[in-house]
Amino acid sequence: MSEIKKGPWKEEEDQVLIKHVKKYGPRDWSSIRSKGLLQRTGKSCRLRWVNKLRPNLKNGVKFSAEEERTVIELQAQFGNKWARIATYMPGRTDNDVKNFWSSRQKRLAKILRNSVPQPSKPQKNISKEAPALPKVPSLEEPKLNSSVEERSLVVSQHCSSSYTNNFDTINMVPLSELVNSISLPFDQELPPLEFTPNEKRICIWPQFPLPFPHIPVQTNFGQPLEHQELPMKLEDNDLLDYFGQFSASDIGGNVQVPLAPSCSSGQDQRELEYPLTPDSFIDDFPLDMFDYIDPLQSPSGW
DNA sequence: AATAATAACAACCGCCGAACT
DNA sequence: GAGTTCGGCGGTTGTTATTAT
Repeated sequence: MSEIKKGPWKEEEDQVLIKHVKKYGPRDWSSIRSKGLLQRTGKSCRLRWVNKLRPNLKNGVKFSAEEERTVIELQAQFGNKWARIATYMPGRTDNDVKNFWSSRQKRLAKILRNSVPQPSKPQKNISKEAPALPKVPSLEEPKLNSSVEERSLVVSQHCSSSYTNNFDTINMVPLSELVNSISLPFDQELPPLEFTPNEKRICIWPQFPLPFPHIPVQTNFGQPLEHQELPMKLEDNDLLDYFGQFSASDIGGNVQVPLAPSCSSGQDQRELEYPLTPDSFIDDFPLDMFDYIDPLQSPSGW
């Protein structure tokens, strides 16, 4: 048997594959190799067809704002069931959705990482010098060509007007307790998706007993975004990264993390511009929001 | 302009379940 | 019923393109 070919597909190979599918339909992938048409495995052929050659694919087309929101909502509802999510998104493959989500998660992880101090590597110029002035938000209008930014306008305004009220004190919760309260209601059934993305909807925002570490934030609009309860999954790498900032002894000990009070208390239903899911809430902040985060105190200063 | 960092994309790998022998 | 093959899925890695420094 000839050696199996791997790596990028050539145009000629694509043509052979397309020809085969035209003749026999998208099946019998293994026969392509057994017939000597291609030196690719059946799996590889199938993948190539499904992800690149299939008709009506949106190859090279960036995810639109609506697609992005659909992914966010569906991921919250189904989890990492990319194939299932892709069935709701014409022209997109599970691989597309998966890659899109992965890039997005990396981006968010980076944002979060940059927003908390690294105890092992003390930040330069923090302690001795005068505190750095917060970055002056640009006076330019926020660019609205990006979906995230576009949506963040609504969310930020909503947050700054609604959520900064009545939160004058900051709860202090032992980190160990926080870690122990791992049972997040992430299995909680989310409202069924409705594909009427442009209309305003009421969403039931599930309660999240786990508050997010307090991160003072300033938005482009000059309004502090404080005391946000940023829901997150404990199994989420972002959060693990966050806790990775502390040693195990810290977690078992009395280290305290400044936390926002739970804004879910006493109010379960919120009327929002569009449904916020556990992930989508933080996801919907503007990408540059974290540029204005004041660094947290180092653990020793708590 | 050169380099580094990051994002986006393409493809492979391993696992699993269904179908087949 | 056991073993094998195939196809589907999700995770991961490698490559290329783009952006930032």
